[in-house]
Order: sequence, then C-alpha cells, then structure tokens
Amino acid sequence: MREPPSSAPDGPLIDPEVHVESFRQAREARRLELVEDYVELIADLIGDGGEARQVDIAARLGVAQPTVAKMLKRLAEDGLVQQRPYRGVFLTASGEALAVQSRERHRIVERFLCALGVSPETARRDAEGIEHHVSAETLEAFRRFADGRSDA
Amino acid sequence: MREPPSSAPDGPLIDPEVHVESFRQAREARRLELVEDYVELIADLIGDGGEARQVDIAARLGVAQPTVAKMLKRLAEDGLVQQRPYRGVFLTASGEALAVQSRERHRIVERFLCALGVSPETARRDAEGIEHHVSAETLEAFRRFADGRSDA
DNA sequence: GCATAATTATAGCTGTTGCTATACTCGATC
DNA sequence: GATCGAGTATAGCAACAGCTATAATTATGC
Ligand SMILES: [Mn+2]
Ligand SMILES: [Mn+2]
Ligand SMILES: [Mn+2]
Ligand SMILES: [Mn+2]
Repeated sequence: MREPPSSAPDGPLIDPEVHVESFRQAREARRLELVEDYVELIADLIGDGGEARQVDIAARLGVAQPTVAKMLKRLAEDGLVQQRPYRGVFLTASGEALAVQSRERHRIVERFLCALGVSPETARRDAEGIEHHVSAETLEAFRRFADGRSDA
Repeated sequence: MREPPSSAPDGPLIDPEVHVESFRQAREARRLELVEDYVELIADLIGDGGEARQVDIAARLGVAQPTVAKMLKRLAEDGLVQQRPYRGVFLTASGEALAVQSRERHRIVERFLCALGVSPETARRDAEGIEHHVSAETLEAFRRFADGRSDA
C-alpha cells in the first residue's frame, strides 16, 4: 500500500518515525504536568505559610478537595511527598528536588515571555502550560534571551 | 483560618483567585490538545496523499489503531470529521477550520523556536506540546519575533 | 471539657486516553 | 469468484483526573 521507503518526501509531511517522536515527547510531558504542578505548589505553600493543606492546594488548582487527596496519595506512592493522616503534606528529598527544578523552569519561562513583550497576565497564564513542554535546550535559549533583554 | 483578605502578599505566592486562572487555562488547553493534533494531522494526511487512514494516523501519533478509532468516533460526534465504515475519514467544515487554525499556530511556534536559536529537531519536538498553550497574544509576539529575525 | 467548625478521608461515579485481543470487511490476486 | 492480507470495528480492560456526597477526624470557641 504505502510507498517503499523513498528518500523523496512527496508532500508537506515529514517522515513518520520522526513525526512520532514529537508526539511521544508531548504525551510524556503531559503525563508529568500534574505532578510537577503539585510539587511546585506544595513547595510554594510550605515556603509561604509553613504548611501545605489540601484545601489550599485545591483552591489554587481550582479542583475539589477529594481530587487533591487522591493525587497526594499517588505522589506519596511515588515517593515525592509524605503525608500523615489529617495532617499536612510534606515533600521528600526527591519531591523537593523536582519542585526546585520545576519552579526554576517555570520562572524562566514566565520571565522569557515578559521579556518578549507579552503582558504579565498573559505570561503568567501561558507559562503555566508551556513550562511542561520546554526542553533543556529551549529553556537555555529562553534564559539567554531573557537575560540579554532584562533591564535589571 | 486563613487571613482575612489583606492586600499585603505575605510571601512569594500570588492571590489564589489569580493563581487558579492559570491552572484552569492550562487544563482547558490540555483538554483540546488531542483534538487539535488529530484534525491537524488528518488535514496533512489528506493534503499529502488524498486520504487519512487510521493506520497512518496511528503510526504518526505513536498509538494503537483502536485508540485512533475511538477518538475518530468522538470527533465525528463533535462534528469535526465524517467517517464511513471501512473508508477513510474526512474533515467537516468546522474540522477543516480548526485544522487550518491549529496548523498555522503550530507553524508559527516552530518557526519562532528556530528563530530563537533552538535546533530544528528540538524546535519540532517542543512545538508539538507548546503550541496548545500559546494564547493569541503570545502567538502574535512569536510571529513578530520570527518575522523580524527571519533571513528570508 | 464539649459543641461546633474546619479539614481530611473515603466511597462511588463519570469521562478520557491508552492498551490487547479478536472479529469483521474490503480489495487485490490468483 | 474464493482466498488472503490489509485495514477497520468492537469488546473489554486499566490508569488517570475530575466530580458529589458523606463519614471521620482534628481544631477551635465557649
Ligand atoms: Mn509550574
Ligand atoms: Mn504548570
Ligand atoms: Mn500541531
Ligand atoms: Mn501538538
């Protein structure tokens, strides 16, 4: 049915094996999105008020409290947080490491968008989604651009 | 429990009502990601070879064929594609419109990353995820930057 | 200390996105 | 025109991410 492997791309479409790489990477990033947002938010809440309560996590994420409870259970199973019944949730060493890394990347993406001329509000909102799909190479390019343009 | 509404942000955390907006936008974008990728890919396959078969869609997305079959059923229910049993799938008018719009945004994001100095391979992979989280304002900033720097 | 409010836990549901296994249909070949 | 391979449909499963309703627990106020 399909043409035998020819080196001539007979249209605007790239090679299927190459194409699939991008989609796989995007799916993998999507799988990690929530985890990254949770640990980052937990770290911020602890840093801000000394504790991360389910109700506050839920309020900031815009989801119901049982949704948070279920996710925290999963994060605990994955060794990223530690929770004691009816008490707050804390980050493990690896959870803290992921939080620091995620927060730094988030910060760079948001700063980059602002440096590009996007309004702070839009930068804040778009960065929340974009951050999870920015590779190390792209992040470095973002950082370079933001540093070069920053008025600081 | 929580402080009464005070105008003084007592930490690095922004206002919860503002914070939740970003997460809601990211969740909404995530909800539309797959739909946009499907219609864009279907449009490309039709433009390339005149037809969009499930096996080809599956091969490019990196998923199994029944996964594609189920999604096409949903897209048909949503009025984005039309499929006849054991025949190819076609885009409706609104499906075509979404495809054109998604493809254009995708193209701009990828071109922007390249203009920023990211390698073509990384630009291709990162754009596949980033595209879905780029607002109209950010897209316009991307376009301006890419146009201003393009050597064409 | 006890009543009550706030918080967390749990049960049970839905919808989405993936999978494997298998049945069905279509078209090409002989 | 029967066969066989490619492609499609369907069934059934699992993980994930959300929800409501309600029970259990902790914390607060009197
Ligand atoms: Mn983040
Ligand atoms: Mn995020
Ligand atoms: Mn795309
Ligand atoms: Mn995409």
